[in-house]
Amino acid sequence: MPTAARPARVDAVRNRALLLAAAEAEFAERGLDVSIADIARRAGVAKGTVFRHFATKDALVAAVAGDRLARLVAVARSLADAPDSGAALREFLSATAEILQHQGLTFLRTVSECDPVVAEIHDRLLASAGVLVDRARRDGLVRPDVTGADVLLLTCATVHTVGALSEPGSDLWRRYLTIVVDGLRPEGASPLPRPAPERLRPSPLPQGAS
Amino acid sequence: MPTAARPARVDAVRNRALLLAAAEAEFAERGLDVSIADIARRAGVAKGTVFRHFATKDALVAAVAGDRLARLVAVARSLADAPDSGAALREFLSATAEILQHQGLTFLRTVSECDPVVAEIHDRLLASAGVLVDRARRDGLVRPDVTGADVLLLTCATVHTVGALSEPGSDLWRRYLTIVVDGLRPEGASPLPRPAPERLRPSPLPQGAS
DNA sequence: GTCGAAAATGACCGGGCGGTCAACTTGCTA
DNA sequence: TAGCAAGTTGACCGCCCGGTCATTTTCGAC
Repeated sequence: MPTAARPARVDAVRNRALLLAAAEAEFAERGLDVSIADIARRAGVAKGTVFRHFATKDALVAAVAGDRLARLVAVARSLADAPDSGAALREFLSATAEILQHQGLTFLRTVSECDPVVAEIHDRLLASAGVLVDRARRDGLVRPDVTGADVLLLTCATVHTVGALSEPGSDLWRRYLTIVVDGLRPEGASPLPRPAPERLRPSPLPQGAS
Repeated sequence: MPTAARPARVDAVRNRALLLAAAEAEFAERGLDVSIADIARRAGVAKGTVFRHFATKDALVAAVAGDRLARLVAVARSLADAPDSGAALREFLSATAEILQHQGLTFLRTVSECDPVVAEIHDRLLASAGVLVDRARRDGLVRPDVTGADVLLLTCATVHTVGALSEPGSDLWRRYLTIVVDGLRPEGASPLPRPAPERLRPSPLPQGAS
């Protein structure tokens, strides 16, 4: 949103897109510890160009994470009035698993607290997930004591860990997501020992992302 | 197990124990990325002493992880013939969550593949968990299609992610472990889409631990 | 084609890391 | 108590990382 500024050069736009794609791929394949130099090489630009577009490495991570979260919000909203509320919730969780891949909450953890834009998308995602869970609960398909934050956290936990332990292309996470979803059903549910968290962000913000 | 070697000096034994304790605490509080210098400072020794006891940082991580896994194996074995097989399984999973804290599989991931000793303890843990799961399944308390590796993986995933997102002392993981355990019950279980993995170790070994 | 500004470049910097080693200290044995 | 091997120390090394900046290249308006 430039305030009536110059229209931005085409090579700059192209390089920014290349960088985002390269960073997303590198983060997904090798984790957040990949060096800026590797990302630049993959994008076919020099290292300095990275810092022209993203002031710091954290900002780059935030941009990638924001992209993914925004995609997830779009999925959740498109499912908000699907006929079968249970199928809608399952589909949303599958999309969460696929989009976040095995990075999952590592992204959010290192990012959401610092970057207000990402934090806001994050809040929108929580709200949208809450809508899906509320509908499924009203239809008696989900136990009364779980929230949108709960299902997001469980999904991220599962896909993140499984992804770290299996081959990149594997969909082993589907196995565990099935078990988790079975645990969300209301029939014979055990009482939950602790209240649900109201957000997924960490409180103490542990360290920088580098 | 020294082959009739000298009995080892007392200060060396003491420092080794101090180092293991310091490393365990640092890893638990700040993750595997803590520097060797920080661990040495916490243990009250010089950096060089660390490398006298552990040839490399990975070896130190392996030693700590091996300790924890061995503790877990002991718990599993002590529960192997408890009267209530369902309670035994739940107790084992709680112990897993508590002992691995929020490090969980990050440990195993960076270690088991490389270090044969840890890998062997790891296999023993899988076997012991399998015994507990088999008993609970025979008693009709667990769905027929889950294995010891499954429940370990789900538990580690949950406790790892939750631990990363809540205060250190929190036991919010109990909430999610309850949901997961509910998903393990046989009543109305959905068919699982993928076969269980036979081990928890990653296949491609992604990177060193540093 | 000209030209100025925006963008790209890559050599460079400071710092922190894992790991090494020669010099020094300490616990054990005789 | 003498002596020596085992253990400890901390300065040091090379490496790689995130980030900077003077220089060069490229875009696009006229």
